[in-house]
Amino acid sequence: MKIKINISNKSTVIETEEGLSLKKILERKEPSLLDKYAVAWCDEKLIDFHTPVREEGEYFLLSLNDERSMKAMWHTTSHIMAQAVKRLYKVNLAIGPAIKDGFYYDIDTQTPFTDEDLNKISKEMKKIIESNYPIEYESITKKNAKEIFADNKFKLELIQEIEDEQVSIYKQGGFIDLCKGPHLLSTGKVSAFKLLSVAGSYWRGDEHRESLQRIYGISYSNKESLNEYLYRYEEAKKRDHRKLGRELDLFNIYEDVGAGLVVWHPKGATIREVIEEFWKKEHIKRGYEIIRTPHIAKSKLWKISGHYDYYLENMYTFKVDNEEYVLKPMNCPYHILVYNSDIRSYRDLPIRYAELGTVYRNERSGVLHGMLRVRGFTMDDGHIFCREDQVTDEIGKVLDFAFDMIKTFGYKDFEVHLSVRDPEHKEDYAGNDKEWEKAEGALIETLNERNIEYERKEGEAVFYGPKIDIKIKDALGREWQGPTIQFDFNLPGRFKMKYIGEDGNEHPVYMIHRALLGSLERFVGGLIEHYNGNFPLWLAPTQIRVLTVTDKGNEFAKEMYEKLKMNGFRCELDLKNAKLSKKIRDSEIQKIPYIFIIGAKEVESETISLRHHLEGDIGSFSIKEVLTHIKGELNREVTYI
RNA sequence: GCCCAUGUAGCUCAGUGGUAGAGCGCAUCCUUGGUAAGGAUGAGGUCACCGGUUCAAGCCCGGUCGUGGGCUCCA
Repeated sequence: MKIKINISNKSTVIETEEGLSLKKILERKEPSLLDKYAVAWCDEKLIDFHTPVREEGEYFLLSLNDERSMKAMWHTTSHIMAQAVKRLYKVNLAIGPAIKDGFYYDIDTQTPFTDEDLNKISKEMKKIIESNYPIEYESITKKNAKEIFADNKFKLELIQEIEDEQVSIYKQGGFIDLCKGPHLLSTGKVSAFKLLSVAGSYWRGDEHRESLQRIYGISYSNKESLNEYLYRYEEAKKRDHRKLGRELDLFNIYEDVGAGLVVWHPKGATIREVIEEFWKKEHIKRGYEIIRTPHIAKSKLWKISGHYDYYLENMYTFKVDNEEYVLKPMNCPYHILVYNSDIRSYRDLPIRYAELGTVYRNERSGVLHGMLRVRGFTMDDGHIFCREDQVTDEIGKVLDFAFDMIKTFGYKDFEVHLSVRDPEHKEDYAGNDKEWEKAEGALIETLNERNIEYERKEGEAVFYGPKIDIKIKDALGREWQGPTIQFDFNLPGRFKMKYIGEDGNEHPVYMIHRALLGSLERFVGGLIEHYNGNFPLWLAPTQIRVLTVTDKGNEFAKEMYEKLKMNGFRCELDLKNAKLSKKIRDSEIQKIPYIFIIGAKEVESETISLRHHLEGDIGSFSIKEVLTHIKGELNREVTYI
């Protein structure tokens, strides 16, 4: 068998027998390579130096500086941690994979781990790393594995589920774990690690099964990378929307109001107000009609829509007289009623309704999180009702709208997911083949037309129709749920929606749900973190603060403040008896975009000394110049289209 | 919902059973200063809530509510 070994983009062909590990192959060729490289990359997959090579192909050797090798680094560190835990405590190990950032291990123990335990475990891990145990791979039979792990019900369960007759184990200094790898060559390769946190978890994520203790950690091949990671971790914490929300006085959640219910303070409400205004204007431009619907409706409505049957546990219900009502968890049934309020002709379609509709859902208490996961939120909801021949065009319009919208808020990177039904279980979905094919075709066509790359997710569709989800990436590269466009083959039937065609007959209506921002709560929460509280001028709750050097500037400052207000700016006046540097600091902490500084010089020459939040002192300008400059910046933001 | 942690002044936090603390913020006064913290004085707390143990509870115990980290990234 011949394989290619690629070292820094130079490929050499090697003749070798099948089933040798890369370690053996490289040892024969050039043993020093085993010091420089840690794992290999082949066919978009990570392959460690232990696993037998059975396929011909090109193997790219990766050093530990390559990001792709981190999975092996983390997995190995997870084993080192497990070994340390086993040495220190009498516990059973469950499962310990590498994850997106680092690793964890789930451990079955009666007593939860404390910070002190983490220190002890860390010390033991250091010993294991210093001992530099070689890591060995072995492929054994399931029967054999069951004997080795006889006293560990978790591993036994995992072995039972493996389809192969052979399973792989990895060993290091007397420690054995059932594992499919990949791993580094020895424990000494891990040179910097940190155990980050302990949390509870369930065996296989199932709340009905054993409750376990999970330890999270991160590791790198050098101290600098670890410090860099920890620095980024701290930075992300600093821009947490809950922290900034308090510091900038944007919103609060009150115990007396209830968990998951956001109260918008004036500054937060201003941001929301600006977004809503922009949102409405854009919708009207694009042919939507804005409607408003009540917060509650009789159970009957939710029985027709089906929510009463499959969504009941998330709904708040209550009685008025003898009638049961529901606090609305969705807006769609109302929109359909509006559609059905008249006989619709093919000429009327498409009909597009939009609503900033506040809905309430009873989320489990443990999942609530700041503004990002709440119980009451305002959806930027919209429904499009159209004919079959309009579907492609409508999807295209929504897609363009969605991208315009999120780009306005400074999001530049996206990932697009197309969720379609599971071809094996077509019977689990509402709608017929023709509808699904038409809808999927329209989604794919519009994505292709725009050269948008997307990931196809088989079986990820909701039961009532296929959808496109746009994931947006923020300034720190974190992913957020963005716009979503979903077909619905369920509700039109339940509500007997139809239109009268050119032929005078009734025809079925295609219904599309779409949300561009998602919910205002989550969207603004995300925006706070994305901008780190440094909102662009058009969104900033306070745009300009006018402040004086001494009280000799008070009168002119008041005059300027009034002038700014008359010109529609959101501004504040600081006449406090404090030093200039102190007032500037106060304003900077509040992340206010512009500061007007007024001292004796300015009063004398009728000018403004202008300071920008992220740039510092800009210089002196006449009032007219300043207003033109700032208005220009506003206009740039709003007229992006 | 479950596991663990946690709740003290508007904010950030100290306080291991014996009279409730600091810094920031706020108010008043002094200071009139030029691009990120001038000084002094003062106000501000039912230590989340309910119950228990104790001569005595912010602290120990139980419950409730809230908050935080997690709860399939699959050997």
